[in-house]
Amino acid sequence: MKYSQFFAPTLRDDPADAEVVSHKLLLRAGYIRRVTSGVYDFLPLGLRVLRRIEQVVREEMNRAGAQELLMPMVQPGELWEQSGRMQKYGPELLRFRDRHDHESCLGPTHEEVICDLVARELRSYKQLPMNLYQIQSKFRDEIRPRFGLMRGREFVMKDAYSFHADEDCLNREYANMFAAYQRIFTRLGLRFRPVEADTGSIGGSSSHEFHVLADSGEDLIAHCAKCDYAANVEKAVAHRSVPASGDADLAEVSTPKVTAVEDVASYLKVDAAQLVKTLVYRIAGGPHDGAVVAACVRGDDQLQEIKLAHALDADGVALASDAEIVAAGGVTGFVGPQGLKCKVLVDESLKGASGLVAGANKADLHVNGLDIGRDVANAAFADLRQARAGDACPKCGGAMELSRGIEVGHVFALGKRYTEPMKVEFQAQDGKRDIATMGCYGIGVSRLVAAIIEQCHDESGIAWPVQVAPFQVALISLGQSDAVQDAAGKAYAEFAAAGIEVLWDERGERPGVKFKDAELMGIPLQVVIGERGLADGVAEVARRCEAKQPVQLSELTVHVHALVGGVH
RNA sequence: CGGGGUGUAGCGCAGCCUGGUAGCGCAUCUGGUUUGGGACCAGAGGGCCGGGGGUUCGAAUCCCUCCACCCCGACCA
Repeated sequence: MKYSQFFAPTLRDDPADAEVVSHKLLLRAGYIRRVTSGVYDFLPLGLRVLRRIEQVVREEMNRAGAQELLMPMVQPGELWEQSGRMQKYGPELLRFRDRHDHESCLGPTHEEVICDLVARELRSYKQLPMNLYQIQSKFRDEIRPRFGLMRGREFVMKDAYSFHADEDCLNREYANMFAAYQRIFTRLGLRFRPVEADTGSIGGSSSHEFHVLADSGEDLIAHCAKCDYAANVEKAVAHRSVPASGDADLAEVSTPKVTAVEDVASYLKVDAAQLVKTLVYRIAGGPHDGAVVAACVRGDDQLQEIKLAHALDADGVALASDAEIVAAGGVTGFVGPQGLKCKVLVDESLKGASGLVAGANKADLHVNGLDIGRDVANAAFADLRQARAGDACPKCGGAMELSRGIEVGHVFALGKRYTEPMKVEFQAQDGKRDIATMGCYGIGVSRLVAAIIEQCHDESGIAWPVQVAPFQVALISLGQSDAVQDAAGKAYAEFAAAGIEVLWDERGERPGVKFKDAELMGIPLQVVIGERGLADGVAEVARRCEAKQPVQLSELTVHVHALVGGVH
């Protein structure tokens, strides 16, 4: 491709509305443009990278035995009614009615459609197992799209769905996909970590996320410094040491207008860990739908809402209103677990603890000397707190660390969560009808474009690993003389013939401009042809931002081909 | 949805407080000089100042309203 004809509008300044590096660089280097909130054009450069990533994903999925297909973006509402997610999925599911007033939606994921397809065709256990995948645009009407390709509303995803006659077979495929994902992210040149994860709105029994480690990541992951335990904080189990407790009697203390944990701790001169933080929630979905629950953690801990929802077998929880708090017997700002009229869930770190401080359920009063076992009759215990750095690893007792991660892949063992309502049935070996067991496996392909940049960039711009670069070589000709143009033209043709993707910058720009653009775009290899080298019959070759080495023109193509590594 | 902020040329910004009919840098176009790390000179084009309404002789500027975008929050009672 000749630069002068290539549509890659580069910017000298960072656009003001971009925050993270990948977003800034994708805009500046001419990879993407915004169409509307969370929705982007992929310009030729961006599409080239997207296609390269897709290709790696595709090769590894095929190698792992999965088959590619393509499902529609527009989906009928009935399928979502059948799976029970029409109500459950929430406003992220973009719904609309077509001209026949037919309820439809844009696919945020494809469990319903694939189950419908497989259910129609599946008859015998002999057809199983099967693993079908697609690489396709998804639409999720995110509350808050941000950071460019990192969290878009429309994005490209690889989603695979496997079907099995039994649980063992599913577990084997889960391991197979897990291994394929490790290969994919390794091939893409990423530092990543698989972590145990919550199953979220997809549902199912077990699940792992693959996180690219980066400070700009939106997720927090807890991992052990000593062993391989790692989990999203939505799920991570971690133990903390419980401070010594007293055995005082329950007594009220005056705390006028003091409500926040830190304020109460300093006002009463106690450690925040001796406080009980009591949060009142309204439960959504599940057996307690609509009920109110009080959840307690230590004052210096954070409640992890997803854990709370799980403990209640609910879809979600939301903070209760003041009226609901009062109805439960509490006083906003001074809630304590004792004597409440609602269900009370207490974090396990408070089991057996005594000498605690909590709200008195009376205005401007707290209590001290609280012993949950003694004073809270209806308390039930569960793991509710969010893991913190320094906690003990549940596997080996080592110290836990927290890191930020970008979720680029997620594998789920779904079981029969979808196959049952969608009636994915087959005739088993014993002649009886059985319901298929299912797994699903996602990779955020367009998010990977951003995630790779988050790990591969410097002050000059993007630094693509060669296997995903839009071009492997930036051919930079300096000056407009016939000799230079002829030599560059020859090299350009030779590279193309050798299957090397090259962007030839033949513009009349000054050298600095060309070098800067090539580096901003992140092209891994620069080949420079100018009067200076030509006098000695050489071109200069350099990896991005490294020193240039002379190479004889006659050996140039072979030399460059070796450096590029025959990736394509 | 709550809070904060921003909308002025393709990009980055000034002007707004204190109304008088729009400016700077980069980019773009023309001509010339340049050509090994974001050149220089001369000239030029490009803006219903986010939309609508109002106040005023007069609005980018003041008021109302809508829209868009960005950030934080939507667990700490």
